[in-house]
Amino acid sequence: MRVSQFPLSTLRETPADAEVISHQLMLRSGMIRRTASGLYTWMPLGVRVLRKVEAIVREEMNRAGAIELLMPAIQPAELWQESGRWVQYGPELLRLKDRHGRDFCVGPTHEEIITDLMRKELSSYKQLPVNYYQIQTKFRDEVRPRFGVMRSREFIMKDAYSFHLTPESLVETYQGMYDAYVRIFQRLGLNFRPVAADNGSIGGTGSHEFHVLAESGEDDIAFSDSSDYAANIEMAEAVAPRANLAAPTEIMREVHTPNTKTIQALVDTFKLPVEKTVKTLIVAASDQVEADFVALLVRGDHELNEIKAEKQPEVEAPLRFATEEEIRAIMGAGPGSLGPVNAPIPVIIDRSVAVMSDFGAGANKEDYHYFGINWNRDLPMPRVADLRKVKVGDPSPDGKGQLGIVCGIEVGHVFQLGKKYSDAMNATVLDENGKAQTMYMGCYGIGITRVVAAAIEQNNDEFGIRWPKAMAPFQLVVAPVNMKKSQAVADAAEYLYKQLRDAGYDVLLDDRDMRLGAMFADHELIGIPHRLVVSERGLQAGELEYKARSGGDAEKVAPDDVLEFLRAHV
RNA sequence: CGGGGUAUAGCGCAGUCUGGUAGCGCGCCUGUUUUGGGUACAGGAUGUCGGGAGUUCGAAUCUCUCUACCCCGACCA
Repeated sequence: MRVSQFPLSTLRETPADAEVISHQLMLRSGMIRRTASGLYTWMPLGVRVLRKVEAIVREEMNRAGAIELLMPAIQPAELWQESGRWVQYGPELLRLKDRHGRDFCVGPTHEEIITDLMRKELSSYKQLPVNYYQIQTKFRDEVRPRFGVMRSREFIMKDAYSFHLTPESLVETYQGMYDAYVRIFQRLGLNFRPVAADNGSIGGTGSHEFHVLAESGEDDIAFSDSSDYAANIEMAEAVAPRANLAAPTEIMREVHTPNTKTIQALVDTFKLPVEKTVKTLIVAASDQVEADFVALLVRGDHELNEIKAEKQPEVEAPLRFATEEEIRAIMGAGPGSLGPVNAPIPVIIDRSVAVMSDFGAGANKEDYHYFGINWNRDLPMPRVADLRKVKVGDPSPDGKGQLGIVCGIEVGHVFQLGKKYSDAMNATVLDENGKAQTMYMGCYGIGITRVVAAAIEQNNDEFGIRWPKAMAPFQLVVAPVNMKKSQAVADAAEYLYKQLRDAGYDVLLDDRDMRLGAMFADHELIGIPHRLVVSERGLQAGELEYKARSGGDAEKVAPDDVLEFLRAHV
């Protein structure tokens, strides 16, 4: 491709309303233009990247045995009413009427359509399992679209749906999709993690999110520094400390602690190590217990994980913290003076608290703490549970290495749906006994457009985008110096361009009459991984100049050796 | 949906308080110049000042209203 025939609409200045780096760079490099809130036009440069991602996804889906089809973007309300989601989905579902007044929606996902299709197409277990996918534009009417195509309303998604007679078959396909996803993101050249995810209300046996790791990610991921373990921070288990409960060495005593309402104050004023302090949090109780409230204890330097707290049978879901008035009424003291000793309500303690000895906590008496508290001596050991958020440096739950925490951008999701939709929509096949069996389903999504943004989020520098090679809109660029003035340079550049194209490279010839610096700035902004400079000076010395976008010094290459050189570098 | 903000040339912004000829930088066009990191000089084009209504001799500027967009929050299989 010649730049003179390709719209390279780069921007020198950063548009004011772009917040995150990928959004800024996509606008500046001319990959996308905003059409309306959450709606973007993909410019030719951006489309080239999209197509490269799609091609890899398609290849790997095909390799994994999935079959491509294409379903309508506009879907009839009847199917959504049948699954129950017409009511359930809320305003994110864009609804519309046709000229006859019939209800439709713009598909945010395609479970209904595929389930309807499959119940008509499939009649026998012998036809199973099947796995169909499509790459298609979807629409979710986000409350607040932001970050460019990272959280847009219209987006391109690869979605796949599998159907099975048995859960075992579902698990097998699920694993196949999981493996395919790993290959896809590896081939794309992204730093990613499969992350154990919550199944939410659907239940079922398994769900993994695939996250691209980047500083601007919206989700916090806990990962092991020496194994594959990764989980959403809400899900990550804080493993029980290995240490046993140490024997008491102090007696329990009541201490007057005025103006000591925070852990920090306790540590500063009374020189108590923070590991010897506990936080006492009062939350509303469920009907499982007689009391109205429950006290949750975590170590002073730990934070409560609200999801874990909510899962305790004694705790009301959704989690609700007691107000200060409620706390005073029930505990007889305000926040900052609370503790487990003589607590009038049930107490649940975190695993780390269970191994603490000689520790300090509020006395449930205003401005007093107990120091030197010991379980089993001063009070019975309460119920122990995993209550806290994991933190950096915690041991990994799989026993290998330590946890780090990074931000992730969710770009893929594999999900064992089970029978949620097939039940609701009566999608059955006959088994070998001639009995109708509801099929098990799985669904597997990849946000194609989001992958593009996530890749930039992860791969950029002060000059612009640094595409992984599989995603770059062009593999290499030929930059002639003064092509319009020097016939020798023009000839050499044209020859090189032809030579590279014939060799199968996706190459861009920058035939604009521009200063070299400006050209370079463009090439770096749009992130072309490899650059070859043709100059009068170089030609006289019998050399071209090669430089990689990823860094390193420029190298001289003889024109005759260029193909061989590129085979080794590109 | 709640709170805050913005809207002036393709992009980034000033001008609005205190009403009086529509501005700057970058980009764009023409020419000369320069040619290994956004060259310099000269000339030029481009605006319903987001829309509507009002006040006024006169509105980008004051008032009312509508719209769009951005940020924070809530929401999010």
